[in-house]
Amino acid sequence: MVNRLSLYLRELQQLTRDGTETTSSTRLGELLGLTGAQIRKDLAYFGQFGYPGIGYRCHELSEQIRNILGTSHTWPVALVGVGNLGRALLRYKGFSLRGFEVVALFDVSPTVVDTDVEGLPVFHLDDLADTMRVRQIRLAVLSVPAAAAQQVANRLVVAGVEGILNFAPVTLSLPENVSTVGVDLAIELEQLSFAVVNRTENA
Amino acid sequence: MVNRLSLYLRELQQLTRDGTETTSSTRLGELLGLTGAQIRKDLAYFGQFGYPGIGYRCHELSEQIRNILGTSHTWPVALVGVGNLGRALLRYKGFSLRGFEVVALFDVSPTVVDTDVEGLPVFHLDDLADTMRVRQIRLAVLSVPAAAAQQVANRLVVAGVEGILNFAPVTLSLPENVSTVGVDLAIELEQLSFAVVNRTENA
DNA sequence: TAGATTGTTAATCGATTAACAATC
DNA sequence: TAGATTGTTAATCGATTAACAATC
Repeated sequence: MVNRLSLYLRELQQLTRDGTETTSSTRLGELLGLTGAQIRKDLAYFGQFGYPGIGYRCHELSEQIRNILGTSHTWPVALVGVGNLGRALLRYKGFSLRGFEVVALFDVSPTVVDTDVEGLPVFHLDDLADTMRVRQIRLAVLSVPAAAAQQVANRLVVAGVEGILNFAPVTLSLPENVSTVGVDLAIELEQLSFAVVNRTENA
Repeated sequence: MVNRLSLYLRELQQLTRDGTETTSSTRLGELLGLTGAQIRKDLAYFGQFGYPGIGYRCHELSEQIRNILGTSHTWPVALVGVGNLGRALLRYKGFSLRGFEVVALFDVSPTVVDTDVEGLPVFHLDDLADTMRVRQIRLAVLSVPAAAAQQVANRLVVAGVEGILNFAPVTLSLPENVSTVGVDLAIELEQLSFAVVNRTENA
């Protein structure tokens, strides 16, 4: 359900950029392929943000959703694993607009440790705990090979990480006080394959 | 629900690589943080794949799930947008193991069109329809800037695409006979942020 | 006032869990 | 036979939808 909140935020920010002052749950639903009732219900869970007869003020609701998601202030993020995917994520500047900034890079390969990538120094994984403390980092992006993911995750946990965005195609085993979100690109393609193969039955 | 099928497949393939012949719904549930009942129910929707008293044969069930997902045969995939993210996706060789192979690249920038990237030629977007027909491409990965995503998606639709894996942070408006799966990295981080901020309430 | 739209309640729908007979 | 585990049914739980009084 919270993932829909992110969709609302994305759309509301787009509307704000387009100069739209207010919108309604029905209109937002059309843009996202959802019913207005569902959007109102989702928002109602967290409070009252709309104006009967008017709708929602786009910018105002954006700010409210950012409060709910915890992205009102920018999170400093560590990126662990400066390979191809790591570098691509780093170059992707869309994060900063949404409240996240990669501030430290980590790897173990001697070919990248102590070099600069995209203007940021690459530290050895051994410096994890120190750097995370100094830079007040609580979230990490994990873009290391699948075989190393669990081990590196363990080190992140020891260093005090609170959330891991995991790009390795493995299920991480973590203490319950550490949150994790996994992104597996092959899985997304599989979902697409299923949808295409079973399309006739849906439509 | 189908996304769990992908998780089962990933875990079963891992078990097979580790030399495990059979497993049970309970064991699989432990590995994935789910109940055995749920796994049995999910699978039961598609058929009977287990052996009472024994459990499931890992390799056999993998094949069955691949049948369900439609990945028994490798899908040729087009990758549109050969920027940083596109190149990273291309270098990520995990797709082929799971039934997908990028066979054609497309872009509009004169600096990349007609060059080779990772051993594949980059075609101009104008060649989309022809190439898709010749190479029998039905799925596309869309890794173009947000501002161009809808337009390029429209061209993919005209060229006959049946499914789009969209990495641009926008909701695509597509005909209902075209499937789409969206991956927005900022949204994933927002989910992580929410989980971390609301952690105490969960635990 | 008339029209639009919210927040909320009640009704519906679907998904998850628990339990167990059937099977190996 | 005793132990393990499936597939399935019934019970529980949660999420979505529809409807509408309250509000601007």
